[in-house]
Amino acid sequence: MFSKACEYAIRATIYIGQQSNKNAKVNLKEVAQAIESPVAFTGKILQSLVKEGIILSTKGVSGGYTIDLSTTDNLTLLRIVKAIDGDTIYNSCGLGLDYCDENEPCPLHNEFVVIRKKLQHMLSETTIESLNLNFPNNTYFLKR
Amino acid sequence: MFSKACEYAIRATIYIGQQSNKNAKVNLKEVAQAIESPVAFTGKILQSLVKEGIILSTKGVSGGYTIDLSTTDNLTLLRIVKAIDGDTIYNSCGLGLDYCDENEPCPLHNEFVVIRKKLQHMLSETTIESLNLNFPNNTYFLKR
DNA sequence: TTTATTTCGGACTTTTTTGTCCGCTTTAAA
DNA sequence: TTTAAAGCGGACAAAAAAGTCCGAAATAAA
Repeated sequence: MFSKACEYAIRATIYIGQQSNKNAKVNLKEVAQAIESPVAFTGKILQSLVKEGIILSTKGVSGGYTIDLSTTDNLTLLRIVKAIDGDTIYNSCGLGLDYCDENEPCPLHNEFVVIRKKLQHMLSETTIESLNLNFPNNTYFLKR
Repeated sequence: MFSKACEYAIRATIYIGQQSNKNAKVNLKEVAQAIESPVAFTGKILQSLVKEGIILSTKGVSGGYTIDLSTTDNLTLLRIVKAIDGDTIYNSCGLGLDYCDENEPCPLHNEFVVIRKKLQHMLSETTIESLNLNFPNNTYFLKR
């Protein structure tokens, strides 16, 4: 469904969000440990997220990553997915056709529309904040 | 969503089904042309489908591929997807966790359950026959 | 001001997926 | 019975995705 990079990106952003809620800055190693991901690869992904303005970074001693809490209610999963995987998942044809719409549909076009709409809706409605509000005791897992 | 191989597999099977309905046997080149896919790669995929008993093949001059029409009402897309991609798409965690269920969920577990159930339902309800019945004039496209 | 710690950026490697090539076997038709 | 046309199977090649390495830049603390 998502690329590995995108899965890590979502999990990392949720974790950084959790920690930012506690006013804690976290560095690369901590993030990779918290979400059980390869350190260097995670570094690359966080770099992209910084460039896209999804997370904040500070270099140097006691540097690390945070999220601007004043924007977490706007920070949707869709933004993260778009930043890493682009919008092909919920936009492009499920059977791989270059052109596929109501006028020139693939055999599963209507079926896929329903499913992709659901996915896109979920991604655009779910914010980092909502995840932390709905799970105040962190009753979910970001690794294993 | 699906691998390229799986996309080709679905399109190829639908095409072979169409032709079998007209009592026509089709060879590799025709299939690849009809669904606009790389010939040799498509050959490999059709090989797998034959092994799985999803399509039939006959070797030699005027050989090619068909589908046993007496079974097309049982031939679901799920079977094709399972044969090529396995069942990770609708079974495994959307955020890539090895263990993820109601007891130890990832943050999006419930959201993903809904979507994957929809996908699985669609794949298990849609048969090759139903596609040909619902689109008697082939008002859909398998290429471009 | 130096130093240790951190992110950044680019080059590189490994693994997986996608795709090709070619000789072998099978088989219908000439 | 020969032959040409098909699928089969295994080795190989290319491209994309996943992941590593390392030196440079930044910066807080000593």
